[in-house]
Amino acid sequence: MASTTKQDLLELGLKLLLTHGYADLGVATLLEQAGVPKGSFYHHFEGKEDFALQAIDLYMVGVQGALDAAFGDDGREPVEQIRHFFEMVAEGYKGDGYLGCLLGGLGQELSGISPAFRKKVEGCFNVIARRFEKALTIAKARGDLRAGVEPHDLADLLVNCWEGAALRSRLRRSPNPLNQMLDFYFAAVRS
Amino acid sequence: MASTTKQDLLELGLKLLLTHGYADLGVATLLEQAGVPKGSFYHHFEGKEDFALQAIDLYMVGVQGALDAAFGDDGREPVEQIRHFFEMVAEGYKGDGYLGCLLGGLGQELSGISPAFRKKVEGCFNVIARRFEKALTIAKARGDLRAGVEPHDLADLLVNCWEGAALRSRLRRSPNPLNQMLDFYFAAVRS
DNA sequence: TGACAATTAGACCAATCGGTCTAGTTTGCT
DNA sequence: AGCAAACTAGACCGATTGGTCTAATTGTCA
Repeated sequence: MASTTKQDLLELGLKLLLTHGYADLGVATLLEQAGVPKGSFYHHFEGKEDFALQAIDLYMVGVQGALDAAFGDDGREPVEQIRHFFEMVAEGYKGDGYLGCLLGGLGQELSGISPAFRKKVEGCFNVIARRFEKALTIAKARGDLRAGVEPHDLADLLVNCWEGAALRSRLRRSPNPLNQMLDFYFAAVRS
Repeated sequence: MASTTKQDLLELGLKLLLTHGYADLGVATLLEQAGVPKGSFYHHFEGKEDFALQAIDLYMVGVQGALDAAFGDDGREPVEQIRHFFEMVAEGYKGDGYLGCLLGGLGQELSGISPAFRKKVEGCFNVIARRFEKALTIAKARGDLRAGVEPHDLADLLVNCWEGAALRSRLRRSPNPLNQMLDFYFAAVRS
């Protein structure tokens, strides 16, 4: 049985990174709250950066789960699948107290300093956007979309605007920016 | 004549905060690059937080300038005034090497930690959004806008989506997310 | 010029940072 | 059982952090 210590640290790290961000979260604080000694931390992780990058990986496991759940549901039209995905994500935000998205948070804080984080976060956004693109391409073929829209750009746009709405949601501790963004987007996109 | 030292520090701080963010920018680093001794810093500012908050104020002076320039130009229709504003802002981003928006950066990093920053940044976004709202209200009265859109929500939406595009622009070091967002927004809004 | 305030100058400080190191403990395999 | 690897435990470390303090300098107005 693999040690649960590492997983515990990552799961706690997910929460702490969301509120504190990277720089403000001290390794000592993390370990104190986890009840784990320092030796364990540096046994499981190369260092703080490695830890945060693996926390992002864990965050993406959750995102992938939501993506699979949303796009595996054949009872919905493609556009509705996308909307459903965001509703699940928004539900998660609610559980955190509307602190926004970890990818957006770490991306903003660290993309000016660390190429590793910059590439990591950009890669994650790209994974998500490409999944949207797939659904949007199907939707377009079905005639669900307004003429002249490019699924590729439209998918990136969706991710970007969502992140902006998530930031505002974090500032206001409110879901309104999220819902308003989705309403606007889908009204503009649908045929 | 008021000391130029304080202004110098704030202007340099603007640049450094944009790339480094708050936590990663040491006071010592700032002072070293500015060629200013520590005594001066703590004479002009209460501390690091006060300094960063004043840097945001200086940032907003620039934003207000762009707002005034855009909306003072009577040769353009209201919707075009808004677009023009963002083109000026995007030009500024270009000069920085596409590092995004300072408000978005500090908002993300600090809104989970410091209520002072959270309120400050939210206040700045609100100032900008309300200016947009004014223009959108005029545009609506002129019949430039699609039916059923609310200038108030539409203005906030614009700010939020722009910030999301700015983050992606920072990750990619590219203006594309910014332009794509504007194209989409104005196509969806105009009648 | 004299005097007082504004500013500069930088040595200094306690606290905290991420990270290392060695010693002990537990685990799993043979 | 016996042994090696995985893991825990926490004292310890140099570097850096934001911030303080006193002294010297500069500017300003009477």
